[in-house]
Amino acid sequence: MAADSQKKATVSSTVEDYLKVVLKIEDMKQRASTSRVARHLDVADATVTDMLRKLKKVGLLEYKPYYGATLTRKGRQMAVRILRRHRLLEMFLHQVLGYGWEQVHQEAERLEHAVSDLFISRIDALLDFPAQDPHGEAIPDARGFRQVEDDLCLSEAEPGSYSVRKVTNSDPEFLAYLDKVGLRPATRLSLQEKAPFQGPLKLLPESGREPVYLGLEASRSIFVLPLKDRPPASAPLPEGRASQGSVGRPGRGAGKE
Amino acid sequence: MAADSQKKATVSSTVEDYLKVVLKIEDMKQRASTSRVARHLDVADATVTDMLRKLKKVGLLEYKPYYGATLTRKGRQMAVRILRRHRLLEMFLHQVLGYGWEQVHQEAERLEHAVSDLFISRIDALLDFPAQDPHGEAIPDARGFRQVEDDLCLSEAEPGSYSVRKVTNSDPEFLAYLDKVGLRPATRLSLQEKAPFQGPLKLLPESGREPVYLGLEASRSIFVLPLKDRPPASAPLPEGRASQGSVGRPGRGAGKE
DNA sequence: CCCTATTTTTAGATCAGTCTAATAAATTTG
DNA sequence: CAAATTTATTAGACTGATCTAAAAATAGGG
Repeated sequence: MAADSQKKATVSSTVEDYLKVVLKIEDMKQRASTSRVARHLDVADATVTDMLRKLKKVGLLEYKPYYGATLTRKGRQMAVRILRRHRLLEMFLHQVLGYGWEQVHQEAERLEHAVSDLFISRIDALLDFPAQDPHGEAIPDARGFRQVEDDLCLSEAEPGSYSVRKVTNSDPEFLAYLDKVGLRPATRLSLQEKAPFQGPLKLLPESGREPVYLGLEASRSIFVLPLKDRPPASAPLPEGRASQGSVGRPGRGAGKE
Repeated sequence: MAADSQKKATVSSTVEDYLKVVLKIEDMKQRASTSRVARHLDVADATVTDMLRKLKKVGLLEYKPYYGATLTRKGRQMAVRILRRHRLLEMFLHQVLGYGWEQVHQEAERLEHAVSDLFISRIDALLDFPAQDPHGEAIPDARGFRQVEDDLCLSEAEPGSYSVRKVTNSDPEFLAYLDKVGLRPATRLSLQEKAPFQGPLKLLPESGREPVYLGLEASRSIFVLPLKDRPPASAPLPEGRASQGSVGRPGRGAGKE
């Protein structure tokens, strides 16, 4: 309760976008280099150099020439705030306005810069303080705390039974496809073999559908939780990490209505 | 159904703001002069001169130097579209997110430029196609048709009984005050005397409250409908224009929840 | 350790939207 | 009707975000 001695320091939506991207890159344990940031934002490298320098000047990140950027506490705080807005908005669009999970990202991308804190707190309450967005990604809470995920990437998973935890790719085509073949957060599936170096990965979604084949790119954007019960035909489960689903609160999941 | 041969011609939110203001001024039967537009937008006159010229060039309005601007069909269409978005958003904020009527304007002002058509059509349906916003202003329909209002301004009204139709002033302080004294759309009130040239206008809101005194400015932003039943103590009703309330569909009115 | 390839930064420009100060047109008034 | 006042336009400049092209730094491979 130590008062808000933090100056409000409003930033442009462009700045918000830069911070978001740096956070995303850092979360992927990569170096936020000029070119990487540029690729994510689809701007020229030179533009990023300028902007990173500017953001360093206002104390939102550290910037070492020829190296890249690192968020400061203040910068990270802002970035997480945007992330929260983005994901809450996605959930709102999905749950209240009936958007498909492939439609929410684009709209949230614009709204996250336009809505007020009041708006955010109202939809948060309306949705009963959801812990995940429609893609299964964790929604940071109002204080900026983020759930630690202990899911694993499908491209790394050993054969076994899993439950889809999140999909970290917002391409509408791809998401529409996953939806069509019945792959969504909470979908159970089993994996007969580890992802090959080349070629598609074969999955069997529960609910007796056709097997699904995914490219490497695709399998890298799907994260799963191992299911401990009902071990698969042949291979034994990995071991310890049976974190068993309840990473968040029960909530309403990500069902379509 | 003659196809959309209209190019989508996306405009900046700045342009949207200019169009909106010109529409508003035209609706008030005034000339959209440089300085008037500048006052509404709180920018320098010189800025408006430039912008009006630019908007003329892209065919959104006519512009005569030293005279002012007039919307073209295309410009008016765009302006009405924004107006619709604005008012629908206000209604949404009020009805769904529980905003007070003094809070909705500012938020809608930002959102109107950020939301997609899908968003608008979804909230329209969710609200059951409302005909008025929380201030009682008509919401243009999806085709851009606008209800003709046959209300009259309190500053012009003869003594008699009336029902508040709309309040055309978005100042939060003022609206909070009206709310406090119980003046909202649909509130009935009676007027003992015509608004004086100088000094406050005295109103008696029904529901046995204290009389309310309004300045000229204030009384000019409140529009009412004459009530034909229960004529007031002394003066007879104006005459013909008893349009009797049902200007829109019944809807949910503008109640707070 | 030098040369090439890649990545990054610098330099210089552009565009939209804005400003102030100065000038010019229109309007009001003595 | 001409002077005074108001309103509008021009001129010149700035800011934030972007670009392209050229120069510089870093990183690898012989």
